[in-house]
Amino acid sequence: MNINFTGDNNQIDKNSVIPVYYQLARIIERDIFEGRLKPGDAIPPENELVRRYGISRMTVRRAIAELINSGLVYTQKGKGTFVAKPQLENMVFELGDFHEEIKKRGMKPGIKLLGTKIVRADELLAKKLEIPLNTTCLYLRLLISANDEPLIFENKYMVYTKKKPILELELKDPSLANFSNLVAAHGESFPVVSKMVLHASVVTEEEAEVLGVKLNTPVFVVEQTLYDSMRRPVGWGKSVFRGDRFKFTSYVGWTKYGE
Amino acid sequence: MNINFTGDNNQIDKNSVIPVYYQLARIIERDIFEGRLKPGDAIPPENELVRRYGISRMTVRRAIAELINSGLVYTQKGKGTFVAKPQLENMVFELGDFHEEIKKRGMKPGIKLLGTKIVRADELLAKKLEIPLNTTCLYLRLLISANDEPLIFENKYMVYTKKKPILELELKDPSLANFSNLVAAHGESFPVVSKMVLHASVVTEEEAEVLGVKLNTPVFVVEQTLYDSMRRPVGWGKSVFRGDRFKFTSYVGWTKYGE
DNA sequence: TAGTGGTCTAGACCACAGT
DNA sequence: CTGTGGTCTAGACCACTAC
Repeated sequence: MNINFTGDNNQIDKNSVIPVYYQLARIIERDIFEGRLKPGDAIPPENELVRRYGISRMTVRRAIAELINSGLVYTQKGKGTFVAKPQLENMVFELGDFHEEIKKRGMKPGIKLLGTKIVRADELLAKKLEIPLNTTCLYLRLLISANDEPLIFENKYMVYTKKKPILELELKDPSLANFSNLVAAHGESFPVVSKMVLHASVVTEEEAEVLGVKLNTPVFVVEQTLYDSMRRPVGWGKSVFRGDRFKFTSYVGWTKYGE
Repeated sequence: MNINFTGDNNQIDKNSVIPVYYQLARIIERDIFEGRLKPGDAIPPENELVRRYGISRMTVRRAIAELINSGLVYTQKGKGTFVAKPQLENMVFELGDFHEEIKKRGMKPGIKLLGTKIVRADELLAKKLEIPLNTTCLYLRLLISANDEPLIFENKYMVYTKKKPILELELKDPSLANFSNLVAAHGESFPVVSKMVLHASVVTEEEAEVLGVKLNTPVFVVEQTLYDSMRRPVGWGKSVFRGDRFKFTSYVGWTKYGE
């Protein structure tokens, strides 16, 4: 085994403000990214790292724990710690808070309340919210825009609780554009789980009109169901995203850990 | 402070095969899920847990580290450790290995090689792969099906390396349906990063024919670019997923940590 | 000042893998 | 058997927070 394995410049400064475990994790990470350690290779045994850097084993283990956590290495009891293969097979798309996303892009976000209505649950809604037919529900329609261009058309339902009606005024609070916050503000239930289903579709006539796009424009349709801690559905909504304005980008791989 | 805070049945068995840190993490987790600790509440200080359960502080810290890792709690130096709010604002969709996914659903996966061609990079491809115009590239077209129903139509490009031509026979290896494995097998470069972009669209005429669907059928289009360790693009592809057969479902929230 | 979490040490015993 | 990672202890000193 090469004693210069981690490179001559990879020393640990125990007096640094940077934690020792962090320094060690970066050293090993660099060995991997720069090819001195390849997928399947064993990294030096913990006791070897203890000797080499004059640090305690718990500190070494904390460094390795960070690397395990980031997916760079894995351990096998009794055998050693090995460099993982890059895992590229899963892509992950994130859909965040659009109010924030739009602002981040330097645009002016807009939330327009197209209307609220008290409705009675039809078959679909009763099924989605697991409530009896004709249960009184609150129905909201929202239009989200950036620089006055309509982007998302949202239809949201929740069981109606007389105590806290939603006033048009309240929608001025942008945090209520978030369905979860809205449900929490309206009812006494507190959503702790969100289920989302993403479909590819084309606009309906109504959606085309609201969004100001042509018929047959492709759209993403996102169905969101919120559940409380008892796993009861407390809200259901359908959001239509203009396909000509949205795309979801995702990076997977080792580099995301390289920062 | 209530000494029965964690419940009377929440004792730690130090002789159990179950690690102490794991038992403690589950106890605290249960306190959160069952409402004894609510978002924003402080969990007992580390030294209190040390005293209460007669275990060392490092073990307590390991338990807390697990909870931090799962997003259930967060720490504030000098103040304490607090229960986090459920984070529902981001949805995450995963798109995995379809060969596996189809098998998991008890269906018969099929990969059909519609053709390979040596092509010269046009403007789009040159841009995507960051190569000069007219560079020789390998072009593959694949049709992925389940129970003989076409589901995904894939077009993939990579810089042509004479050394390792792709034979039709090789495609029999289902792992090569994975673009990353394919590029690794063909070239000498090793993809370590994958960028994917998800679009909502409608089928083109050609896609409609290959997939056996009507014109204007909504589809998901996934653009994938693979990069090697030097951040050079080594492969680019466009996959068309039938919108009437695919939807992406995602759960976000606390329950995913409750297992 | 007292209490909190953050880091680190120098041991210990264990289970598992390979010889 | 030796060497590996997995768990755990009983201290220590530090920086930050709040009073």
